[in-house]
Amino acid sequence: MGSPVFQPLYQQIKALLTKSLISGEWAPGTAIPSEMELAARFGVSQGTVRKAIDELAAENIVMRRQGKGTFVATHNEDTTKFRFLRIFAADGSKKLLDNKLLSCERAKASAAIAKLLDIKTGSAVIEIRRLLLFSNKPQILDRIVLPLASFKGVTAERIEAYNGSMYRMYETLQGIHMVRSEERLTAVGADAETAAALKLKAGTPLLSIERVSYTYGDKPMEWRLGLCLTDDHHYLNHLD
Amino acid sequence: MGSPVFQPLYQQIKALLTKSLISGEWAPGTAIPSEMELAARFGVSQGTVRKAIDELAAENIVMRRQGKGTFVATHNEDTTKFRFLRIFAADGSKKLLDNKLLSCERAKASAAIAKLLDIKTGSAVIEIRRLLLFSNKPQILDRIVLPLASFKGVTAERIEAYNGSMYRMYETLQGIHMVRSEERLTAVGADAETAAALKLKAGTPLLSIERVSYTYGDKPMEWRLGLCLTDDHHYLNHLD
DNA sequence: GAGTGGTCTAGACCACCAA
DNA sequence: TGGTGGTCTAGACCACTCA
Repeated sequence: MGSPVFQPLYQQIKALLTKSLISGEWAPGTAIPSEMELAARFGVSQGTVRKAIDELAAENIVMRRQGKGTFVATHNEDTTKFRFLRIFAADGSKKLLDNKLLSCERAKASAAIAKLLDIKTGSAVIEIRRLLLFSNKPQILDRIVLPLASFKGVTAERIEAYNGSMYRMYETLQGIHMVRSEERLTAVGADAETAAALKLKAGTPLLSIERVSYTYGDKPMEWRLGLCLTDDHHYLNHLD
Repeated sequence: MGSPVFQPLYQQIKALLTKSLISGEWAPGTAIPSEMELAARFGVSQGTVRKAIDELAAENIVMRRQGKGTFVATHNEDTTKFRFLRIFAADGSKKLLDNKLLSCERAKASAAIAKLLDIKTGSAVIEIRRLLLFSNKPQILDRIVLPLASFKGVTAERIEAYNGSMYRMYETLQGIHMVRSEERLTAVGADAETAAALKLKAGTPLLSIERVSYTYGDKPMEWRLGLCLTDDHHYLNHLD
């Protein structure tokens, strides 16, 4: 009766490690203590720590490098720079050629976006609009909304400086690392404004990609809407 | 120099297990031998077998059930029936209401599809067209192409009998289990034929979902094209 | 209670990296 | 050469299922 819900030791270790990540004890890109050290700190065997880290590695929260150590995942690397990008050219390649900032302004959160970001309706937010170009042709119109409270350092100049690598910028400037995202895809017709920005006729079918990104502890931190022309590109997804 | 490429024991065990799955030694839905038995068979420790099975379980090729055993994954279960379905209603639910078969005919593979299915252009294939309805309204127009050589038993009557659960049918009738899929999404405008089938105006934006599904050993076995109305539904994807 | 997967440990040894 | 993660083993014990 009322069994106190069994929780494996390694899950508790995993929770402790996650807590340290949330607290910022180990910054993205830096090494966490060795398995032996952690085992000693928590008073468990190395194998138990290992299993906890295994799960964090499987979730891409942490990255193991044999012979070197275990590192907090970061978007500040060529290999992980486009981790969340699922848009590929018809030939399968994955290169963004250019990126043009349209605006970066303060605004108030709409009810819908506030709910998704877990903030109050009308809260101050930063709203960014940009154009992504692939072969010198505009392909994606992006609208990005960030809670101002957590992203005070975001300015047009800095976005330009980071050349549109938003997640790198969040990490470096705000110390906020995005762990995972949820995307909702639909097909829509381009409205007049979008059509003008992308230089196409109103009503042209576009892939609409709505994304919410989460940092440690499943805290939503960014909302995005991408309107994407799919003449030469597609969204690739692996199911298993 | 010329190191012979180190391969862990558990990877070799995993390969042996996969071979048994390909050969059909263990059918989908049935239990594979216990970890102890496998350890004895392969002459390794139980922990090594365990690690091999861990990877197969992570890939959804096999399913562990504590206290019962390890089972070959199947689409013949309520929990796994819609494993590859990423279409959700606006409220987040996931129920297909109905499914209407339009046609099921023999045809010859086009060059593009033949390449994806790894068969010769012009090979005999089965081509299925169907309509998926959600709230009594047609939402998805599906076109499915199967290599005839492997799917001789597929007929319109049987598709009806399985009520459109194609992967269940492939498993039961053909003994073919789909392990993973790749999907390519774009936005398109409805052509005249599609518009008629879905009862909407030509040019209406639709989500185009092209899917190739693979069985054991990464062998492509099914090609699909779904044209999906996204007024009340969306494609949900988790990135991490 | 017997059998299965799940956890945890302790220790040995291997592969990889940096200095 | 020493430290890190990676593999492998052997054995103990726990949680779950079913007869």
